[in-house]
Amino acid sequence: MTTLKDISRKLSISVTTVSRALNGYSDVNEETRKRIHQAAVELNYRPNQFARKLVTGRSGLAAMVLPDDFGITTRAIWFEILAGLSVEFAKHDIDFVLKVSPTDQIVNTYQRLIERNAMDGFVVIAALPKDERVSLLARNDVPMVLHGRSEQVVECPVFDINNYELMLQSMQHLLEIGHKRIAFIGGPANHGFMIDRTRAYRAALAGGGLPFNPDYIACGERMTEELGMVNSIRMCSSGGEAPTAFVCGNTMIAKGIYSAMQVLGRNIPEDVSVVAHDDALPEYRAVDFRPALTVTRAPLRDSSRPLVDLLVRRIRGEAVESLTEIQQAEFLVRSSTSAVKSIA
Amino acid sequence: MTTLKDISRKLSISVTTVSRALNGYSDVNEETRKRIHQAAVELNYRPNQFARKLVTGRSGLAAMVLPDDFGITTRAIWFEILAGLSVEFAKHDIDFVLKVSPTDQIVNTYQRLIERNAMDGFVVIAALPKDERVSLLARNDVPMVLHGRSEQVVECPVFDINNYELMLQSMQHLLEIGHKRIAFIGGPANHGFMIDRTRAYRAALAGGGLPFNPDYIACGERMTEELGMVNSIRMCSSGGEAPTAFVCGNTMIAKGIYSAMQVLGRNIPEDVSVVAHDDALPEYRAVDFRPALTVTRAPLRDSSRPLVDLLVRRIRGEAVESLTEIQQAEFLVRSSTSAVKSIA
DNA sequence: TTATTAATCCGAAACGTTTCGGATCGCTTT
DNA sequence: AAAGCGATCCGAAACGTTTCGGATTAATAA
Repeated sequence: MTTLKDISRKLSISVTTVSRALNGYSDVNEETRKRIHQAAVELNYRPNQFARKLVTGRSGLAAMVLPDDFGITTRAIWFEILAGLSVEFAKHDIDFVLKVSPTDQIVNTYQRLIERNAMDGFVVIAALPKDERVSLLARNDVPMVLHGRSEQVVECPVFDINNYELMLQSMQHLLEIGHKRIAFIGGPANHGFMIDRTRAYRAALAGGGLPFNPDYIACGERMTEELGMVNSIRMCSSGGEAPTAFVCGNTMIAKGIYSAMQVLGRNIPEDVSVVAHDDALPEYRAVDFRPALTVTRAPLRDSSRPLVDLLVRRIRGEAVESLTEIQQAEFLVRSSTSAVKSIA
Repeated sequence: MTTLKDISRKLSISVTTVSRALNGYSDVNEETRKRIHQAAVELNYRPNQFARKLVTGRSGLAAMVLPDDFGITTRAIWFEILAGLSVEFAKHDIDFVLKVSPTDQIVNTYQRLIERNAMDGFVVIAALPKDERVSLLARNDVPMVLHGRSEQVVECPVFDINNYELMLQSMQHLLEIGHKRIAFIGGPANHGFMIDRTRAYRAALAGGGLPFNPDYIACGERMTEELGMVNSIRMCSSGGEAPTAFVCGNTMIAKGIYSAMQVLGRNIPEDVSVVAHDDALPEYRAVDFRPALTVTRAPLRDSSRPLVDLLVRRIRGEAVESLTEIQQAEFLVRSSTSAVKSIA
């Protein structure tokens, strides 16, 4: 392995100058800089990360910690996120380390990682309003970026989609085409995005002069097909009036509803309209639904870049105030929604 | 951050002795060792990885490089593997870094990683018989472990399941219950596991005195439901005689065949038997198939431990000869196979 | 002429470990 | 009494960078 000293020796130039040349400092002559660069490529020089890290304190490593039960949703989603993060971090010459930990040990895992002091930063997905991970990291002054807003007064970068707005859009669409009984099947009630969407759901209802019916809202820890299936069937077959439209937390829930409606012999969109939020997972393509699914769309894949950018800027020491990014979802009307036909 | 020097100062003991005490060398008095340990916990000492790595040359990092089109199968599988590796590496105090790279850049990515010299080792999944990654790593003398055998004469640890044997088991089962027209729908033809399974498939046929019919074998880059669906339909509806049994490369292919048979109005197992190899992905549980699927079972999840163990032992310098592990699959007869009813 | 300045360069210390090659001391053998 | 030995300990160098605080030189300003 060739070191600075090798280049230094070969060119009879001090190690200091070689280092400064390679790092682009201004106090080295343009011509010697050229020679040094050339020697560096000739000798195939690669800086020793560990030596560098020892003195700069930066490790060139960023991490994400996942629960081993994979939290709110399916593996496919996590993979989507991981892959995105890995390639984005690579652009900044940061290696992405993945930690999977028993769910009840997550905080310990963070604790150990923090103590070892080997990570430049963390990305925290699905931040809760009150999040132990977040406060732990904040307390230890470790850079992090949040996906999903946390209501803690923690100064840290945040990326999120505008959950309030996207729910409003879905609701307004349904209200405009005449729906009066609109159900919402979402995700875990304690998560920020659910809180926002629920607020928007109620606000839209109120705005449309409609009552809030607690039977029309369903939460669930895991946003799966099963959740959609079970709850839509329940809502349609309990004594009262069935909803004429469903808003779904994601496309998997929508898929569950599609199956349920088939079982119940109701047609989409003639008998019941369905809207979902679409993370644009390749496994669940909303356009491939039959009928094609109306969605608010915000590809999960698109979140990697802002997430990484924000974290890197935080690590570099940028002021946190400037490090918030909220993305608008796209609203795509397809064939799963239509005006109500029959009046109950 | 507290360092060795802090402990040394506090106890008026040399840094050398502190280091040796903490690392369990025998030339330090039991009593001073105790004092040192105590001081270490009091001061919450954590060794600085980078300093340590600088001198030992080990980084405490291991990596895996994935193609961004996710290769032969679905995301869920990769995630399963990643999660397993992460937790197993953690047991050895190794951080697991994930690199996702454009498929045509995989080798470059390895090249860069090797040059930076920051990884202690690599795990290479789905090794090909002739694998550029493997030869690159071998040439640079970087420790690696292979999943799937490579026929290159490369001295490196290998973990694999016994693909030949498991195919033999499936075939023997089908032959014993009287099947004469058995099809095999597998994966990418160039992969080691397919080569082994194909060999076993032909050997079993020959052993049963049956001819090899090239129309009864199908390969495909991606072992998906679609592959199973398309090929089973093709085999059943082309002019000649339809197979009475299918052996599938994985459970997703089997799922595709189930759908296909439903479409064609044939019943499993009355009209056609199905056997598959089962990686035990939580998303595709063979017991939940209707009828429950007969399989050779070798949980992918179980491969993480041997993989990591082998790599760690290689990194520690164990002789490579001892570092091969071949796992037998379990054979589970369920309801998707039965004796042939009708004779064509 | 002398003092200033700008452009280049460099020595040495520092980062926090590990490890080599002794040093010290009290005991046991000769 | 000298030599040898085992049990403990330690100084200093080394790993490969970065960076602080000058040093050197030649050109410019006074």
